[in-house]
Amino acid sequence: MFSIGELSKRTGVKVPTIRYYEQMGLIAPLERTEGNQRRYGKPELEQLGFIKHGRELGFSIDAISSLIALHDHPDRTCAEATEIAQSQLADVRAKIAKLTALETELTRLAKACDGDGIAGDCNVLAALADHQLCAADH
Amino acid sequence: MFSIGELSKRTGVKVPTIRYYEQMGLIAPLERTEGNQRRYGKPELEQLGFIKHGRELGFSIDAISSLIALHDHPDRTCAEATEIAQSQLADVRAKIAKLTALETELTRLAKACDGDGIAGDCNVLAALADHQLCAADH
DNA sequence: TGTAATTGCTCTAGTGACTAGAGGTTCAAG
DNA sequence: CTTGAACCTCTAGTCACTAGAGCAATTACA
Repeated sequence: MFSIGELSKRTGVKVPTIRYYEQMGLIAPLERTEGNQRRYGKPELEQLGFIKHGRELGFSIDAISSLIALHDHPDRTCAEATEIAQSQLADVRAKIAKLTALETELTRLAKACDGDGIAGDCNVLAALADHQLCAADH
Repeated sequence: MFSIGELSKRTGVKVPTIRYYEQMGLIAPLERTEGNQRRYGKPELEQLGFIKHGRELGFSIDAISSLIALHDHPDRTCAEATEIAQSQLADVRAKIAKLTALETELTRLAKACDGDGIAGDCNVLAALADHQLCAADH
């Protein structure tokens, strides 16, 4: 049995974040002390690891909530888990595609100016003012 | 002189978003009618295009604010504009790197399960529960 | 055992970039 | 001159936290 501060140290999740997760229904402490302080055990430590990993992979609190429900009921089919992971993967791929297009554009934008000129001649500003100058669309 | 609805149609920026930008100090209408309705001209149309383009490239409202200030003072050096663009580019590249790592991980995660098994055997859940199974770190 | 420092508690509000809705007013067309 | 669409302001909600106030409990050390 350990405190929220100890749990925070062991998982690398900040104390207020742990309390926020509790509020969202993701982890509840096993017990409280007489003085109302949270006391956690090993299952909570693992659960928070699960949550942290999910967040690092970009899953929403809602998605993690569903995954926890599945995790707690190992007899159900894992179709839902796969669906969540697939949808997250699609999301990530879409973001990568969009960001890659932006990278191209920004590279062109940033390269056009050496920072020495005056703003009136600046290509960064010109490119932003006139969308026609863009190579790719976005 | 045209209304906010007309400005919205011409730029593709939603009406409440235009009002939000005004609140943030990015665009103010030239005048108002006697009945207090906003009336815009060509300069605002261009300014909103500038803002929209900036947002599409991922610049923050703050960054766009600075770029507008430079745009309005063409006699200043464009070092600041270049700096903003460079920093945005670095941001985008960092995000791409992170998302690419996530993509690898998620692909492995999603492929490991065909959705037919029961949750107790599900690799998606196993991988989330045990970080050790991850190939890359994140 | 006393006390001081640290850690904990709850509650509210702020972040960024919007979006949604209430409740009321003005404008343009017929 | 009336109707209906578009406009106005203001407040609150989104997501995943983060910050702070004001107070209580725990722990370390003398």
